[in-house]
Amino acid sequence: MITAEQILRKQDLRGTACRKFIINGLLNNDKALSENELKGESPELFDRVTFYRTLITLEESGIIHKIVLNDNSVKYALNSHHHNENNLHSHFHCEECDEVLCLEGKTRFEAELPDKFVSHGVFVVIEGFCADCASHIK
Amino acid sequence: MITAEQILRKQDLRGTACRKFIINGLLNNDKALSENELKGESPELFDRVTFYRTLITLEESGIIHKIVLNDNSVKYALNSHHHNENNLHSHFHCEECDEVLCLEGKTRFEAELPDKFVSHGVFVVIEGFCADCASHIK
DNA sequence: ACATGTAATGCAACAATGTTGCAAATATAA
DNA sequence: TTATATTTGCAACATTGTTGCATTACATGT
Repeated sequence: MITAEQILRKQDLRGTACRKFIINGLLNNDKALSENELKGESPELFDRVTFYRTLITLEESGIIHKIVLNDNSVKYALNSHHHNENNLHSHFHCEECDEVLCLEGKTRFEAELPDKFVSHGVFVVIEGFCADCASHIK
Repeated sequence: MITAEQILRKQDLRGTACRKFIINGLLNNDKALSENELKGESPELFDRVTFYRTLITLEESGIIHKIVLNDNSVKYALNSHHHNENNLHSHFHCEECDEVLCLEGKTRFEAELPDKFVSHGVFVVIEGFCADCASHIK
């Protein structure tokens, strides 16, 4: 099992408390998490500004990525080592329980862009119900 | 050419000034527009709350749709009458000039969802450069 | 283990965006 | 033209994102 410190080292980042806290939060969870979900029981542990700046640092270094949902809320997840051609980032968002899953490698996308347009990345959010919520709701 | 009033009538909505203003803004423009882009020269014409509430009303009635970009900014566009099977909403966002285009019917998407998951809609944002910006930037 | 320079943090203050309740104004149907 | 339900504007507030700067913590040399 890889540790937060190892992940940070690999990117030449210092192993600070806030960085380790966030990475460990994501390592212990297969879902994407929001700022508040990450903070969990200890919302005062780090200053809000530090938290934001740390998330930005981790995103810029390629350790995590940000998922912006249709309701303007934001979640974060660790990057998989998986790379695909058109830089396709797909996620599922359960409208009922608000859970977000990464759908790495399980999606395909094609687009006919207007002439001379250049794509740098594709961000997909599937909105719907997860298995649990689908069964509860009928 | 269809008018704002006709669009509102069809959805049993009153033809109020703010609604007509927004719909006309979008009718006169093939791009998706942000709140500030819609307000344009007259940002004080309507109260900000009215603007928000009107956008929500228009979205709920199916006249417009909201596009949430990766940088958390939001744009709005008229709904086309076009419907597709998996309820796929695709847009292109130019990272340079910030322009957003609807890519109606020009995209294809497939996903293998986990068992029993239900999809209600798919939202795609392609980030990149539009033709103009791609040529300027080289 | 310790001193050192650099990088990260916390604080204060602020900007932007989104939301609610309520009284006044307005659109439509009679 | 009037009645009535709907929409609007205002005030106040909540949430989220951002900046500058002094303080603190990290990692590297010794």
